[in-house]
Amino acid sequence: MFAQVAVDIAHSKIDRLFTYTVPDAMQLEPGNHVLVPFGRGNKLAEGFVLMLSTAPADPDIKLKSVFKLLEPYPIFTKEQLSLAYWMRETYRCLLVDALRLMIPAQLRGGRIKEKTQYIVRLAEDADFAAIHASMMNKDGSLKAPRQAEILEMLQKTGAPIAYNEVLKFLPGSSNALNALITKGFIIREEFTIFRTPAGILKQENTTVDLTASQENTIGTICFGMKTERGTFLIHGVTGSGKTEVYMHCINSCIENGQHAIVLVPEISLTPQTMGLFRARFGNKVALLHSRLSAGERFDEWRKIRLGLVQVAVGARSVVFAPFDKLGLIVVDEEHEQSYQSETSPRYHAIEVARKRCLISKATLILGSATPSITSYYRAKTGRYTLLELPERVNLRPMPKFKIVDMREEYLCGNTGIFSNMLLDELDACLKAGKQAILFLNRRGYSTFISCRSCGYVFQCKNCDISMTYHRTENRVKCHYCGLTETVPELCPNCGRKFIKYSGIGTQQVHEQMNYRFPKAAALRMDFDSTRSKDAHEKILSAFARKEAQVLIGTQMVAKGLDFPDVTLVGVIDADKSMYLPDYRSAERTFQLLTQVAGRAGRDEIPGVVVVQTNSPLHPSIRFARTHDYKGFFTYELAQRRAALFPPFSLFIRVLLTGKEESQLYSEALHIGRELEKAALIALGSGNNKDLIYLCASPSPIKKRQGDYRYQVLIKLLRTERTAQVLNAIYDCIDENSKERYFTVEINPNDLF
DNA sequence: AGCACGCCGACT
DNA sequence: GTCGGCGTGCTC
Repeated sequence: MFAQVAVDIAHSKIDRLFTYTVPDAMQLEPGNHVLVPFGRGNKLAEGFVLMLSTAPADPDIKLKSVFKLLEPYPIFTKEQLSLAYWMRETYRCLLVDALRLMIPAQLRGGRIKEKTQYIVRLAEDADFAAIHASMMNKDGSLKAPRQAEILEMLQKTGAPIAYNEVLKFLPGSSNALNALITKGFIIREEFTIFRTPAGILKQENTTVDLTASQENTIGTICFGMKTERGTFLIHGVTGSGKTEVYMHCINSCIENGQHAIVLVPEISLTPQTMGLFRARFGNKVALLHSRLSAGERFDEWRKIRLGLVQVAVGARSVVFAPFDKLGLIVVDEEHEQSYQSETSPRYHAIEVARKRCLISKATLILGSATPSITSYYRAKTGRYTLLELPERVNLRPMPKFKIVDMREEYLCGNTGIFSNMLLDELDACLKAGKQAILFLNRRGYSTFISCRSCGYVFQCKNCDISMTYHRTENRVKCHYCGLTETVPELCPNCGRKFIKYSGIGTQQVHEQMNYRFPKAAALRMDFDSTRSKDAHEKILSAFARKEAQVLIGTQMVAKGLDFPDVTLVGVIDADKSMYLPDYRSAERTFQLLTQVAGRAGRDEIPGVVVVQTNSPLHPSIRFARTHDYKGFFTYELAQRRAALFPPFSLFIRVLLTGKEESQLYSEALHIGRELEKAALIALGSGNNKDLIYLCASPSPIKKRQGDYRYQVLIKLLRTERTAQVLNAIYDCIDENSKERYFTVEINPNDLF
């Protein structure tokens, strides 16, 4: 018997299968984790058995033998192996890079694998008469009282007890216990235990009445799960009860004897969400969130692999959960950019989910209040089945938008960061005893500081961006590399004492809030205030207990939160995300406004959203104010079509980094021309209009962490030739990457 | 990625 | 004559 093994060393020259002979005594199957001799010194390396054969691929090569089987069960399912091959092709990554995504880190490198505990139990053949006799003195008194106590405890319990537990209840009894074990009256056994992650809020498992659209949606999907098993896109407004729909579909999937995966953005993997799933599915669910220890993560993975749970909930990487009877994948908030990996392999979880569902004949559900333009376009063109939840549960109205033109506000003499409209609404909200959320896209105090005299702006010396002032520490920070510096008294350029703070950050909003409304308590939630371990959870639960009336924050407060007493949402500066150098900035702004607005009015009192902007007529604001997703979609799709942006094209970015700026630029120009040439050849004559080469240029933040960054941008129209052109582009990169390392990104999340 | 083999310079 | 520099090439 011969095994084809992928050796677990990440290097392009080893990115192939090696054949080993299988010792007669060893039983292997695809997916097994093994130790093999590798290299001249016969050093042992870990590897993964991908195939077994009865004949070697090449009879001329002398083969070594598999040294050891590491895990008694295959650590990969057959479907996962197919998926890994597909990922290698699709993302041009190493096979082991794809495989590594599917197993917990604990499993590799020969580290401890499972936590074991000793248990003690009475021997089956325990002869109580003999036991008692052995403990008696000749005069009938008890010789070994501790032993008797232990026996009594085990008899009463009638079940095995952890060794440690016995010692805890009967301190100092270890000698007695060991004596009983030696005599054979008590058996000590090793027992693997699962570390149960703690810290999940208890939630009531409430059953709710479904709306008619929820019923319809569930019905359609459940029918689909038994028939064509396609992809469903649920477009449900904020507060329409999408989670309830998912849960019903998951239930139906489990009842069918199949397994389900639920993807949520990391940011909404809050104790609130986890509690909800725990309450509904109990010990049928594995919850994989970033706060798990390596050991807990491994245990959760093993519960899935061994079929001890039927549902897995987690962020992006849970799409690889090793279920072998996959029936359903749910992607909540499917528009979220966190589903795309920022590191190699740069996979997109939705794309992987679609592939997994095809392999396993499973159903895919995508859900969002603001579907991505691409997903909605696919639904409109028939690749997905579109399902709508157009109204909120209990017929709650959608929040009312009030748009404030900050230019007018300024002309009227209000130079503060709060408009009069927002102040009035805040006042009314607080007087009514309700809560408010203030959203701002920038942490810190002010976005930059400059010299009033000579115009000098404090910039990070490693990065090409201005430093943000943080008043609490009285320091400036770079939000890209983390560098902090003290603010000098005098301008380092002209030596005068004129420092000006401009731009608003969350700290400043907090300060202004305290000044304007001294009686109201405000909490700040951003990257800086959620650094410590449970800070995130503490802030949210304090707000939930109404210890504060106002929650000020960045992205973190914009999504997924459900506080019934929040009736007001204030967007301090809606323009921040509007003019970024990114083809998706309008889409992002619309999504942000809609999502943050959705935090208001989730209970009986209708919500109000105050949006402060300098561009009140911007389409993102216009369509968000009227809750007109379809209007926005139609507008934005036309823009994309006119400019040939996704979904009509692939937007390809090749990034080069280095210390020498001029050399980098000429290298960027060179690779740009090479790529254009290679792509045009692959396209074939007469198709050159399908490719738009946007020239080599510095990245919008041209220096980061001390490295200069240049980029080559290419738009490639989606045609039947797209895949082969993309391959030609990758080949060209490979040929040119002897000296220089290139990062290739397809439809990157941002260009910074 | 490692690790051995290999073919040139400064030492006993 | 040998020890050791790290360039080159292979790993079932």
